[in-house]
Amino acid sequence: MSDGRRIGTRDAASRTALLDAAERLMVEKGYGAVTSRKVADEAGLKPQLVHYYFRTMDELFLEMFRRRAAEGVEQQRALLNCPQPLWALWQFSTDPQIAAFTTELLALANHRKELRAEIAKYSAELRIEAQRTIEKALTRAESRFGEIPPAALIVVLTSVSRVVMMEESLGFSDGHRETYELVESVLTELEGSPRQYYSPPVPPFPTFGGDD
Amino acid sequence: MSDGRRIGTRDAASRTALLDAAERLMVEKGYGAVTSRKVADEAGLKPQLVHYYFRTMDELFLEMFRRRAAEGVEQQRALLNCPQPLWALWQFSTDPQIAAFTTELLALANHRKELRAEIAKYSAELRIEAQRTIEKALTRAESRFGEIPPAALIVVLTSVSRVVMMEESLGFSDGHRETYELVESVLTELEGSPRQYYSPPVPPFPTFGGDD
DNA sequence: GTCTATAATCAGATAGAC
DNA sequence: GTCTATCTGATTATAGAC
Repeated sequence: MSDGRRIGTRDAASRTALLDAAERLMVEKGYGAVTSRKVADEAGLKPQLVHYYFRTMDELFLEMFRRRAAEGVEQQRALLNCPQPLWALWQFSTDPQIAAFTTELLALANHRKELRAEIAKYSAELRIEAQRTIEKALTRAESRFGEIPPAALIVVLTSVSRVVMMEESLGFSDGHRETYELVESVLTELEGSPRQYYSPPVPPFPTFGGDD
Repeated sequence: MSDGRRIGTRDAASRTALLDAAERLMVEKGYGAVTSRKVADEAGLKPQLVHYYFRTMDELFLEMFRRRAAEGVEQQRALLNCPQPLWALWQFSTDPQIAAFTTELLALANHRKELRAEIAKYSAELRIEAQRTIEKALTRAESRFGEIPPAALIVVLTSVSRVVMMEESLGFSDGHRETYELVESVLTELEGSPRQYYSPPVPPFPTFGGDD
């Protein structure tokens, strides 16, 4: 507001192209490669356009996250609305590109206050919605694990799946098979055998490796 | 070797000072802030010295990791050599600075092949040693969790503690209390109540905030 | 909405003196 | 072992023309 510079509209095609390009660079080369020049280059546009649509690079990072976060909330909501929400949660996000994107964002968040707050808000929203669903689902289940609080179950499920995913993208998988078996035996006790594969409705990075 | 440039000895005081400085920058400002000039500045030395001790910035990152990795293996070994190795493992590394350091390294590893291989090697070493210890410890235990494979137990324990730690440094702790209670009730069944606090023998980042 | 031009900094890396 | 000097190129960001 105190800055007199003009700023582009949110729905401009170039703005979207720049965000897409920034995401690709982030996943493939890391946040260090997300510079105004490289982003513009990747989008086939001039570097100055980056500063027309985003006041600073920080603003670009924030917008990049917000766009995906909004999608992520919708995806989880759709996914949890099924007969076996625990299985759905467990099978959610096994995409290595999401792992890389998340890792980069978390690293960025370590030293960017606004982004950190945004990620915290988003994580809380996901967790609370998941918890509400699982609470209802678990009251029906009776097993040796029956007394596990839904909140803890969600933390454990999402932690394990995230770390396993990260380790696999490192090329390291010791203990993963045993872990899958353990988690899946617990899920089977709580929800029965999985009756379908609960993949997310829309792949989050649909264009990667596709149209260039 | 094909490079004719001289290179400093590994035990030079300045080399250590540069690695220390690089670590501090990495934790406080992220890997993007680890540039030759900033590292030298933080160490109170001239930028050119960075290139005297490390051929490239990549080599500096690798050395930074290797130094801490060697320490980490020693620490875990000391920690596991106790009557309650599962409790020790669970209480290990709750330092937020380690979380930040690890996050940055993982992000870097996404697009640096050599570092990625090094981290994978290190993670495998930690996990295999932990597994060997836990296997012995678990044969003594009998409980409703008695049939949990040690390999899976380690993956779950370390995953949960890492993610919880990362989330807390984001300022986000939904479900953490319930998770602690769950994990600790399982550990109590397997190893009994914790009879001491198993802190690591040496704090990994001893100089931070202390001597500047 | 997109461009040219440009300011001001900062980056990694190397040669050679002391 | 540390320094000065320097090359070469990239970076964020702004002003103003079209």
